[in-house]
Amino acid sequence: MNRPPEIKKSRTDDIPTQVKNPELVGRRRRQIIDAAVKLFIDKGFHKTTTRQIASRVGFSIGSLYEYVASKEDILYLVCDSIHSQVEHLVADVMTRAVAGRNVLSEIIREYFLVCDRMSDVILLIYQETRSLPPQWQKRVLENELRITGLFVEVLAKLSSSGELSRLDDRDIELAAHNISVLGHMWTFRRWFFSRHYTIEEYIERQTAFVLKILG
Amino acid sequence: MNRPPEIKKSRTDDIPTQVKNPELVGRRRRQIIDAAVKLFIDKGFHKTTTRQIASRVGFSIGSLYEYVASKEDILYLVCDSIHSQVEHLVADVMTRAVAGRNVLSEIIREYFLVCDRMSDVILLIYQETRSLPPQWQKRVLENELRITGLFVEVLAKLSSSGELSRLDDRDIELAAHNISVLGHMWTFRRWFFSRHYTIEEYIERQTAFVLKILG
DNA sequence: GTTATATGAACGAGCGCTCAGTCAGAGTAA
DNA sequence: TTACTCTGACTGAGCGCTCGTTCATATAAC
Repeated sequence: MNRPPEIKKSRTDDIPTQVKNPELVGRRRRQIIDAAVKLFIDKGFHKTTTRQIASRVGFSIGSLYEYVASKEDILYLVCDSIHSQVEHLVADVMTRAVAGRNVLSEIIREYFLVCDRMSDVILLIYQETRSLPPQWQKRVLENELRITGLFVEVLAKLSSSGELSRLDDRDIELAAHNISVLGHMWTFRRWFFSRHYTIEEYIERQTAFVLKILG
Repeated sequence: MNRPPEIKKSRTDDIPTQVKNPELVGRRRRQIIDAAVKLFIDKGFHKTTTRQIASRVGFSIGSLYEYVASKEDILYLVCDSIHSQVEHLVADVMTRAVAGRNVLSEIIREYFLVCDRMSDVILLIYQETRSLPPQWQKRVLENELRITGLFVEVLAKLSSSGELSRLDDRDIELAAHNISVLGHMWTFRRWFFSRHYTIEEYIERQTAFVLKILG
């Protein structure tokens, strides 16, 4: 039986709260995250005020601080939520793709589409991770690494089963990073690509490149 | 006769100053840039104060504002200076490499070494470009594009002279972006790569990948 | 009545930027 | 040489304001 991919539980429990009811905490934090994401994308973390977040959620500044201890907490919640979304989407894509023909192309395709849909938030992570306190920065980077790890697993499986040319572990690891980052590249060079390429053309050409390397 | 690569002149003249002596303005701005780069790398743009920049340069806050009109001006000066350094280094590498054997490998190698040496400032640009006013953001992105353009030129030349497999223009353009960004990847995933790879191993393996695509 | 949650005025540290004033040195006249 | 003027780079206290955060109080739930 295949071990299912390990999706980590959110570690948001570490953030202290004044409120006793855990279900309420979860619900309110979800609201806070949703409001904050929009504002952070729009104006960036530093130019967004806690008051703006509170008012967008629809409650007072005081209440906001019942659910988080600092503005940085909110940024962490946001980053964590984004990574957990991406991770779930990618893991999903992979379990579905393992059935089909041309597994790798399909995974790349779906992954790049995820990047396209989520480009705003992926950009956000690139830009604001450094505003986090160090120990949370570390966690965000671990999240990133775990997503790349999903690609490593797939490539390793395909390589050892002979569906791709056999590469050593380090080439596989590096190729996995490359695929991750080429997805991100679509988002952080969007100002260029979106004017000159469709996402479909981008996928097609990049997939051809990757298959030349791994096929 | 080969048209030399166009290196653009810094557009820093657009930034207003109170000071009459242009040579002095140049010199002082150089000092400001040097001080600011260090602080921005250390603490980020928003957490660096204008007073800290002034005191690091060794003059007063008032004098700082004789040479720039705003804190954002300083960020632009910094970004512009970084890009112009990178561009000159890359252009240099290219004119030297065109003589040798294995032109592409050599260019990639030297470019990645430049990225390695300048990783702090490359990271800075990824993180802080968005803090610039829109019209300067645009310029910084143009700078980025011009550097990628240097790779496009080389690849096009090599492709049309038969030293690489013939690719259409769009594949060449995309490959050029990929090379640029794989250099950057070494910097923005430094937290991972520097623990697991030497820059030499990184260069070697990535070059092999690129040659599989283009060779 | 007691506990849990929500409110928003108040706080005060810290910020970018200004501007009235200083002063070294170049220019000029005797 | 001396005495005076003028220029312009430099100074830094302080202005006006914003922001993250707190806490006394109100409201709601049971």
